Amino acid sequence: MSRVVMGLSRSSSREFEMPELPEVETVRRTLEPQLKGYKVVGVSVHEPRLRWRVDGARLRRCIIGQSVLGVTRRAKYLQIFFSGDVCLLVHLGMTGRLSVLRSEVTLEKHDHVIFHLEGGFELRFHDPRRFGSVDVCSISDLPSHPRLAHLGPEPLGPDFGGDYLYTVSRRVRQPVKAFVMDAKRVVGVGNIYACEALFMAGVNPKTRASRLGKVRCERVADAIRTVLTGAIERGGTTIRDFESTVGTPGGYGTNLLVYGRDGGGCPRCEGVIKRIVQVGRSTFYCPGCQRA
DNA sequence: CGGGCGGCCTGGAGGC
DNA sequence: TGCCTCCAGGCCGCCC
Repeated sequence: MSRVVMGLSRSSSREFEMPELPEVETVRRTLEPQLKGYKVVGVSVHEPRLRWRVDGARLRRCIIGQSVLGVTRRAKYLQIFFSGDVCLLVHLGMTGRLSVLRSEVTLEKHDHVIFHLEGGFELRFHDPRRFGSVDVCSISDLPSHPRLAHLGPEPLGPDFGGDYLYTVSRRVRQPVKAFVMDAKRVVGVGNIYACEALFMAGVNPKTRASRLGKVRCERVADAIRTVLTGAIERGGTTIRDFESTVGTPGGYGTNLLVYGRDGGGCPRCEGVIKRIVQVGRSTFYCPGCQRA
């Protein structure tokens, strides 16, 4: 098995990927065949202070001796299923990375949690900013897990669509940008894809969710699915060297139409992409084709 | 109780 | 060159 690293790419300072839903799905698809069937023989916690404190003793007690059955995803959480009704719940946060590699490979700074596998391999959780999390629970308790219980539908699943968005937005005063990023309504839509989807749908990010009619709800839902599906098909590439293509609409190396392109030309009209701050986060949109 | 916002955290960028 | 400040953002929890 060759060295495989998934998650945050560090191959160059100008190339990076933030783990939004497509990245997490790509990690899942890569990880599953690498891990399936492998038994955990040890767990090392080098830094327990992640988003929530890692309980090393509990991790060891639950997971040692168990074998990986499969890897699934719920929202941006990876669920690694083990024998013995055990599930490892991993969130990559902003900068998290999961690697499967041979145990002789030198540890890196920020390799916080190591799962030693039989056969001389290790699953390593690496996360410089420590916004990620590693938790263990029983598979049967997953639906009621405090991190998962309140989550809305999967954007690519059967419960999400224009009708759903219309129904749940009727009395929501939030701007639509905040609304689609709210995991209670729909999961997996981060800042980047929210900007991209609203641009694609031609909807102004400041519009109150309750003011969207059925048609625009349908357009927003379709755009979210299109943007996420496209990114998964490209292997979870969110941002690749986008800084070098700022102001170069439709430029090489990125599929982002508005994100990070403030001051640049709109790919669709003669307008200029604008950056505003909503709920403390950057929003990029075209005032020309995303009319209020 | 909906929703705005602070805080967590590091590294890279930009200013001086 | 080094130091200092700002910024990035998912998500929880506090608070109005």
